[in-house]
Amino acid sequence: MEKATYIESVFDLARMIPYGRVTTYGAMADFLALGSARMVGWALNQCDFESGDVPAHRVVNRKGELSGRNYFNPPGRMQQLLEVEGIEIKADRVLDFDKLFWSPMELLIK
DNA sequence: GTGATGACGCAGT
DNA sequence: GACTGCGCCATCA
Repeated sequence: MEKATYIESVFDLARMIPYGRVTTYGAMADFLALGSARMVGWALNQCDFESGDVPAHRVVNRKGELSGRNYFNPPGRMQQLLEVEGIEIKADRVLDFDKLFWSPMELLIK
């Protein structure tokens, strides 16, 4: 272990996602300069979101779909967590995704 | 060492 | 506007 790879960077960035907001794999990949959104998805797959350290449920794909909900335990937990934060989910998609979308670049602005 | 896979994204058709 | 194919980089078999 102790790889200290980009995985930690992805986790750290995921923790920075504001409450009630969501971001995309591509945005995180671009901000972390991973080179591909797949890396973000793969990295989050290693996440221990059940510990509450990594709110992976706030990370969705470019369409705002909960593409990774099936990887949660149980499936649907992702949607439930988002609804608790005031984010409405319909057909595994984030409503008002355009307004709820949060870009890591806002960290630089602030 | 090679091939296949993956919580994606984009260009081309 | 929807579908298909390719690229991205790292891990697993």
